[in-house]
Amino acid sequence: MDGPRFEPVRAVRAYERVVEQVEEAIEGGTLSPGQRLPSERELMVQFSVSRSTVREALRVLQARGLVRSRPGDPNGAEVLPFSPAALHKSMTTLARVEELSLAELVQFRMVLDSSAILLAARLRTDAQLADMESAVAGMRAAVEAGHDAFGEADVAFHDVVARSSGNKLIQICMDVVRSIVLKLIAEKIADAPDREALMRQSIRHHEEVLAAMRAGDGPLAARLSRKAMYDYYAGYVPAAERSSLRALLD
Amino acid sequence: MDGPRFEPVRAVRAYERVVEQVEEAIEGGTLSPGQRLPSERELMVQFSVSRSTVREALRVLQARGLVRSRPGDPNGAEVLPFSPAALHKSMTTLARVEELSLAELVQFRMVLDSSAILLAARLRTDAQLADMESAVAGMRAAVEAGHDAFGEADVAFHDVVARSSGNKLIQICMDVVRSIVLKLIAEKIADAPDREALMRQSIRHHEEVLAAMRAGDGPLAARLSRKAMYDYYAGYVPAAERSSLRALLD
DNA sequence: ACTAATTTGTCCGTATGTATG
DNA sequence: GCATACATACGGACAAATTAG
Repeated sequence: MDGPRFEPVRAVRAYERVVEQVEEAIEGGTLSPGQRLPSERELMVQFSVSRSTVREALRVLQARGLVRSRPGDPNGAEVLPFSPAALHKSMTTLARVEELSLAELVQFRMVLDSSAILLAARLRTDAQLADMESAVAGMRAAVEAGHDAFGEADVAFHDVVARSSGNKLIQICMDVVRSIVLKLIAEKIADAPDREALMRQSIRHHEEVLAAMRAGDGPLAARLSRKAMYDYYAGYVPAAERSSLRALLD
Repeated sequence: MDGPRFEPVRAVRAYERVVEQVEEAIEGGTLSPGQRLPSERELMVQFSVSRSTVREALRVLQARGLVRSRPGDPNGAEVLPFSPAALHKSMTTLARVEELSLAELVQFRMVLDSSAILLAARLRTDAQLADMESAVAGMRAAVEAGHDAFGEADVAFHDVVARSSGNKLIQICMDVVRSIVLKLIAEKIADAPDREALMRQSIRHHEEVLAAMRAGDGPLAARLSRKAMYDYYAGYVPAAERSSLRALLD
């Protein structure tokens, strides 16, 4: 019959065990953001490992965005609040090494944005709706102030929507993917010939979406948002890949 | 008038400069997966830093999933092909430190899965449709083989769909979020009272989705898939949060 | 199958610049 | 300003692991 199913024992490095313990303490809530880790010298005593091992562990924890250590700080490494920086980093590398096309990224934004809008249209509070209204008002005011200000106002609107969706994961992924897309085509947008017309069209689209959300028509608002994003970005996407974006329109 | 706008010079650590250079080489294609980095001693000469610095840099690169080094390997660290491991890691920490609810994760799956299905229904090739058919056939065959085998067949179906969507980003995010959700409720599913009935219902749902895709009706297939996932997971979600899932149903 | 050479993992000691009280 | 403790970075050392011959 079957004997006991032994698992192969991977040789786990000392620094990994240090990482695991600190990680569990942070994710388990024993260590909260703002709190300090013991100093490196103290850690090498507690874990009974060398200084180098402690330092390699801290480097990994820092790369994962969990702690930050500064030279000379007598308080030891600081436990950081969650930031999407690590997620942002891995998605950016994903985009580069897997050669994600702009079309794929925009498509992903269309999916996330329209989903957030659908959810927000149905779950929003009145206060959140008011925030969206003032965000669109901010976009109208920013047309004169130039393209950078307009971009910020636009981002502010989508942030309110994302928060109103009630889903933090959608919110964070939207933020990450949006920044990647904007970085990819920042120059092209700045060089667009008729920027003001584009801004005014974008405002009209946002107003339509907002009206649908105010009316509680989630599917309509979502459909409009996909169309708006398609119109805004299609020009920057190679013609051959535009059909994959149109597959999301109805 | 304005003088030159000097930016504050952040003190960038030595190991970070090493990380940046290697990272650029990998993401720029100078170093391809399977290739080897020089040995640590060679690297300390090329970068003219100490070995500790080289090692800290390698630890960071390893945490980002770009390289792997094994003790005693005379060939130096290996450049790895992209893997979603780093993305998986940061999403898992996100789920834990931000206390993402199961509802949020399932909601995200509903969004991604139905979007992939919508895209696949419109962009699939005939060969991919055949793969989906055989994947569902595999699910039917796996009912007898127990719940683990059924789970694998189910995953296989959704993988084919994700590939057929033509969007690698959606595909990878689906994979990551699915594994997190499954890990969260693996025990609960295994302990479900009428597992076989659930499996048969799941198969019926998949067949309906597949029929809609075969007919080219993307919106219907997407709607059915959201409903199917809601029915499958709603029981594991606290009642108070189910309404946020229903907000995605029409 | 065994040895030799090289590499990584880990440890220790030391020097230097920095932040805090 | 000063003293202390800290992180950063360097260099040397040894054991365990891997590969080549």
